[in-house]
Amino acid sequence: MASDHTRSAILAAAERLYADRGFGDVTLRDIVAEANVNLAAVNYHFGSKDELIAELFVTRSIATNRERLRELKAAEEQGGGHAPIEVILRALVGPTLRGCLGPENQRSTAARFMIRASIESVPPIRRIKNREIDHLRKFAGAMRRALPERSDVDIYWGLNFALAMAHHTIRESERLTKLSEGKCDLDDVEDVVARVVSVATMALTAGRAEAKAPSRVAAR
Amino acid sequence: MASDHTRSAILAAAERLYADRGFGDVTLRDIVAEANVNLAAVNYHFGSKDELIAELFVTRSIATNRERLRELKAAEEQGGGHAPIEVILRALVGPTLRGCLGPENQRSTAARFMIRASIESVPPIRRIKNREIDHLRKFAGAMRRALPERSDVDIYWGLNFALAMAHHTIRESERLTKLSEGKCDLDDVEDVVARVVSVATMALTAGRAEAKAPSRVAAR
DNA sequence: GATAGTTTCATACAAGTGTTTGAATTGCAA
DNA sequence: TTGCAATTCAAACACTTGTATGAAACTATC
Repeated sequence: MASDHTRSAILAAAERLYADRGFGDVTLRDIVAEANVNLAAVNYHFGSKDELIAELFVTRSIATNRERLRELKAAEEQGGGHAPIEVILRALVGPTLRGCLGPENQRSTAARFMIRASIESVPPIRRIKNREIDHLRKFAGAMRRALPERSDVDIYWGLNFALAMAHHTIRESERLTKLSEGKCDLDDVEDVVARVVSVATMALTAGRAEAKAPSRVAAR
Repeated sequence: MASDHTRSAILAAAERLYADRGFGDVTLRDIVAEANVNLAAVNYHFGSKDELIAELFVTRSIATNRERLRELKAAEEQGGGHAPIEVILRALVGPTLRGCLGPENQRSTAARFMIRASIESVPPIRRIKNREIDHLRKFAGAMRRALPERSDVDIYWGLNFALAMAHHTIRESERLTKLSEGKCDLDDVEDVVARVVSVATMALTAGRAEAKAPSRVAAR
């Protein structure tokens, strides 16, 4: 009780290592070495490795969700219950993109950790992850209010595509840089956010009903 | 030489297990049990576990790429060197989506294995994966020919977003189904393909130059 | 049908994993 | 200071992993 020092040192070290190298090849011994504590400390303070991961994930999860909802609520209240779809989408993908891209020294360990968690799906996290659905539903609600004429199906697809573009861009940022020979500047985070939001907005607002099906191609 | 039976039994079993459960928690003993062969057979026939994975990936990789390029080339030749952008995108994301979604019994182990490989990034695969960039460049080339007025940056972003939507939809298909309470039908593969292609096309063809930036929001 | 080469098999090995243990150390209250 | 609980520590444990070994079984050639 006196000193949580060891406890939080472990949390910090674990988050950093997991964010950098993924859950797959980070061992307890790596963590305690990084944190400069004894091997047994993890089990003493957290019970098990899985519980450490779970605590890390839960903490970060509610923090991230709170941040996104704060942006969302602020926007909606400002508009009297209706926020423009672009602003909603920006609240959805902005925080994560900003935390994972941009100049190296500005990237947030938390955001990078959450991306890892969303990719690797290790057992202790998989068990908790269901709550994220409730969280996403709130965004779906806001999007529906912003686009009342749009069908639910389209809303969910738009939400899915927005997250898709954001997460994939983060995960494959290296490849995109290499592929484009540096022409795609992933350090210009606001440009990335604008592109993702723009395309997602188009996906959600384009052509009434099912102008979705483009000419003869989709009919094939 | 006489009987590759063991060899190919291992390959098939490994591919199936990796596709289903990922590289993380499939052990050599799982594989040999599934293949009904002796534990030592893997090292005898492939040298090591990593070489088994690598062979699996290389084989599937060139097969997939060939398939996509076949679709692409066919479309381009038919149009005399110029294929419509929708057709190009369809050749890019169609095979993978078709192989990973749809009725359970129609899904292809190969496609699902490749998705795993693109997600989990295990060492033996990471070493080879660079070739994929060359492959994507061919698609970028075709896209540039289809949209000559478009900047390279936009082309690469469009390519990135197309892959993003396809891969993310596959990876998170379960969550999307649950989130939408079944309203998004992931078994209707051709609808999924049409949606992805449609949005990617909009991303690539929308408003000249930077109509990209929607109203005041992007400027913020 | 004997023999040489290939393939299979049961088993053992070395290394790495998370976890447990019990003694040593620390920090704080009486 | 004394005493007691909380914490740290080195060491060992039980288990799983990929790999190696050497004998057995098989296959095809002469």
